[in-house]
Amino acid sequence: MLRISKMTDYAVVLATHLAAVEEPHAARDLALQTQIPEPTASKLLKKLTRAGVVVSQRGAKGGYALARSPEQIGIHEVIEAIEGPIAVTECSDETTDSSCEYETNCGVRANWQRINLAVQNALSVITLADMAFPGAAELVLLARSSEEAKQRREASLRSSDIH
Amino acid sequence: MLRISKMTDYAVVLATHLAAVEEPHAARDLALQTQIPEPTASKLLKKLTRAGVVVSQRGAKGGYALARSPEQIGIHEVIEAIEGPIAVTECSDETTDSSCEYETNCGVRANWQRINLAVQNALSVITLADMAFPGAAELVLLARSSEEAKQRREASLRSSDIH
DNA sequence: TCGATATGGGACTGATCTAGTCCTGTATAT
DNA sequence: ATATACAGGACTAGATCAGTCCCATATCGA
Repeated sequence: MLRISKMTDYAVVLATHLAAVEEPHAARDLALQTQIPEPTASKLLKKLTRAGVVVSQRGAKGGYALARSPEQIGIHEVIEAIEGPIAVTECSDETTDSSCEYETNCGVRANWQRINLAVQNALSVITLADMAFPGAAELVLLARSSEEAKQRREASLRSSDIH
Repeated sequence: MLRISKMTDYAVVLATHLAAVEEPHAARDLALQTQIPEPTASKLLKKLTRAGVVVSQRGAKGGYALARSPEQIGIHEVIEAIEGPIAVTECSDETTDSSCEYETNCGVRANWQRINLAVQNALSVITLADMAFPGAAELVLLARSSEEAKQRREASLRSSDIH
């Protein structure tokens, strides 16, 4: 289902919430406000911190806030913070040097890279600002390019004959 | 890691292989040619058949072939055949009527739909023909829009002040 | 300086999902 | 009739995920 994990889902909710409140909050508060179990929220916020998506303040009166303004944080940053580098398949993961054992038969290797790029791009276009304060512009853009793709396939359908 | 399963990876290899050979082949042959374990390949081909990506011929001299020409099969069809509907999160999955229990706090619900759409679109642009016989046109297109997204974020970075 | 508050990091566990195998039934060509 | 090949689903070991808990460290305020 190409599904991202529940954890990542939570992380996006947390990040989006932080984008909306614009103030530092303790993990405990954020957990309450987003209805995410506290230890889990805490764990996620730590990861987001290490990834540079949010900044933390220790000690009494401490808490978390976004590291940058919401417009400057792509949704892929949040996803990568939790799940590691976005790689659709093993062999398209550039960080692990696991040269595919099917190399010779894996003519699709280069193409996975392409798919990867497409997904990554689709995700990086959307920022936390878009999530927190949705506008319509982007949606139109996406809908249009989706329509184009559809037409492209249908055109190729018409131009050929199938039994 | 937003990783699709190994099974789906295999399925794409199988489908791409079928696109290249252009002839019906038995599951056993396809397994050998792609180096995928036979029972696994067989299982995947069955799923691809049920999804209408490939057609099957039973009995002696039977086998599998693509249901349509490679240009008419988007890569998302193969993915969906194996993993079910592409849905990034639970609550963006339109098929399950699981109304999100965090509904009230889940202001991001509509936005996941957007992310979903973006990913789905990114995948549907790529066809089996692109996988089997790669051209350059599409890659350029993707690289360009990726660049745009980057510039967009950087522009917003410059235009604002962070502590 | 002390104590309360909050994050940092990681160990641990039960539940779920995935990969892979195997078996029985059905259709088809020779 | 028989060999071949797909259809469908049951089953299992292993990996991954979600979630909790504990202790160390940093900071604010009295």
